[in-house]
Amino acid sequence: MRLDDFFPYKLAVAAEAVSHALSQVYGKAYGLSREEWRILAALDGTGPLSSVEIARRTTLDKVQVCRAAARLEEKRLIWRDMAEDDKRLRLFACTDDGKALFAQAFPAVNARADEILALLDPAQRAGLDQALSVLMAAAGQITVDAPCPAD
Amino acid sequence: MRLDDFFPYKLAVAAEAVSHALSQVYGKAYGLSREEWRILAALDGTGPLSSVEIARRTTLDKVQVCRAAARLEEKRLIWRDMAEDDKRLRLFACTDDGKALFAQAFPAVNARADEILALLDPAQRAGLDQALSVLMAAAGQITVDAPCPAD
DNA sequence: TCCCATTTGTTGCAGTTGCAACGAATATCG
DNA sequence: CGATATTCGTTGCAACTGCAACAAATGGGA
Repeated sequence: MRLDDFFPYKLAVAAEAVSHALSQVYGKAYGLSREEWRILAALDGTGPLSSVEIARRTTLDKVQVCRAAARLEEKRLIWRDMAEDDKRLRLFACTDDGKALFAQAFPAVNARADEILALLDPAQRAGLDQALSVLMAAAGQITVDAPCPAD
Repeated sequence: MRLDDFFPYKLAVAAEAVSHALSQVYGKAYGLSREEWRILAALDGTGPLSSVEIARRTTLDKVQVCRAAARLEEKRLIWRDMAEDDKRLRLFACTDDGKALFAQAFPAVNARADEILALLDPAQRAGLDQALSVLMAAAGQITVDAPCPAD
C-alpha cells in the first residue's frame, strides 16, 4: 500500500519530525529529555503539583514521571517532597535553577515551533490546530476502547 | 505554561493516541510491532525491495529495519535474500503467509483509522490532511537543520 | 592491478522503556 | 475499631532503542 497517503502514518511522521526538531533544542542545548521538558513545562507558573496531576497534564505514565522527576531532582531543577495531608503523595515544584532554565529554554523552543508553523499558511494552521484539538480531546476515548477483531 | 495549548504538544499527543489505538489492532490482534507493521505495509503490492528502499519508505532507521525484518523472517512473514548484482544489498518480500496476514490486518486497522477520522467533519479532515502533507514533506528539512541557540 | 574510501547490513553495548509486582499510606465497609 | 481494598510511588526485569563499531562488498583513482 502507499504508506505516504495513509493518514495515521502521515500524522506519526509529522509528529516525529516536529518532536525531533524541538528535542534538538531542549535536548542538545539544554540537556533535557522529552519527559523532563514536559514536566518543567507543566510546573511552569503553577504551585506545587502532585505526581498524578503532573501525569495527567503531561499524558505521561506514572513511572515516566517518577524516573524523569528523579533525574530532574538530581540536576537540582525541581524538588520533591511528601504531602503533609497524604503521605503517599509527593509534591513537585521547580527550583530557582529550574525556573531559570525553563525561562531560557522555552523561548528558544517556541521560536523553533513557530518556524515550523510558518510552513503553513494561516488557514492551514487554524485548521490543523482545530483538528488536533478534537483528536486530543478524544485521546482518552481513542486509546481506551480498542475493539480487537481477532481477540 | 498551558501545555494543552502548545501546538507541538497537541500534535504529539494526538499522534500518540492514534498510533496507540492502531497498534492495539495490529499489535494485540496480530502480534505485530509498529516497525513490523510498517515494513509489511511497505512491501504490500510491490516487488522485492532493498533495505534502503524500505527504510526510506517507512522513515525507519536501517537498524530498525534490520531487526524488525529479522523478527518478520522468524515468523515466516517475509523472506530476505542477497541481491545478485550487489551482494551487500538484501532484498525483502512478503511470503504468502505475510501477504495473507496483511490482507487480513489492514482492513481492521483501516476501519479503526476511519473510526477516528469520523470524529472530524469533512472540512477538518481535508485541512488536517493538507497540513500534515506540508509538515511531512518538510520533515527532512525540519529534522536536519536544527539551530541550537546554546551550542 | 592495488589501495583506500564508501555503502550496506549486522552486532555490542549502554541507556531507556513498559509492565508487573511490591511496600507504604489511605479509604472503605463491616 | 479492624480487616480488606485501593491508591501512590518505586523498583526489578526483560525487551527495546540509538549509537558507534564492525566485516563484507563495491566503487574509484593512481
